[in-house]
Amino acid sequence: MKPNNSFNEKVYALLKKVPKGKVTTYKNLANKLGTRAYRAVGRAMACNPYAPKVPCHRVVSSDGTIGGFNGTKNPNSAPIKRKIALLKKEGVIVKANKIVNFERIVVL
DNA sequence: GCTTTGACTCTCG
DNA sequence: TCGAGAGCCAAAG
Repeated sequence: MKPNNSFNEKVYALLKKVPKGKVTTYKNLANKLGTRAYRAVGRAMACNPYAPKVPCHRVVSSDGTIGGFNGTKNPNSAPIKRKIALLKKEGVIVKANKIVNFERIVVL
């Protein structure tokens, strides 16, 4: 369960590389990891043991949409909405769970 | 060790 | 333009 030395670790590392006020996409992360495990990346976020370290809310789908972590039935993902609000403060405009300014999506 | 699921993406209808 | 289905990879059970 949640191996600290695995694929997900690499995802967290890339996520931490994302500058503040910027967001990234699952596809991008997977591509950087040299894999097509887009879903694996998202799943790693669901199990992310690095809550404050890994800004999962900073990761969006390739279309710029938030995805589903905000609409998840998981109670742990509920307060993430608050993180999105903070993200907006940083310069990332999120409207209706979607990134308005795509310029904020940075490619690692 | 095999089967199921998942915060996704792409293509076809 | 919108909707549904198949595909890929990895981790959890």
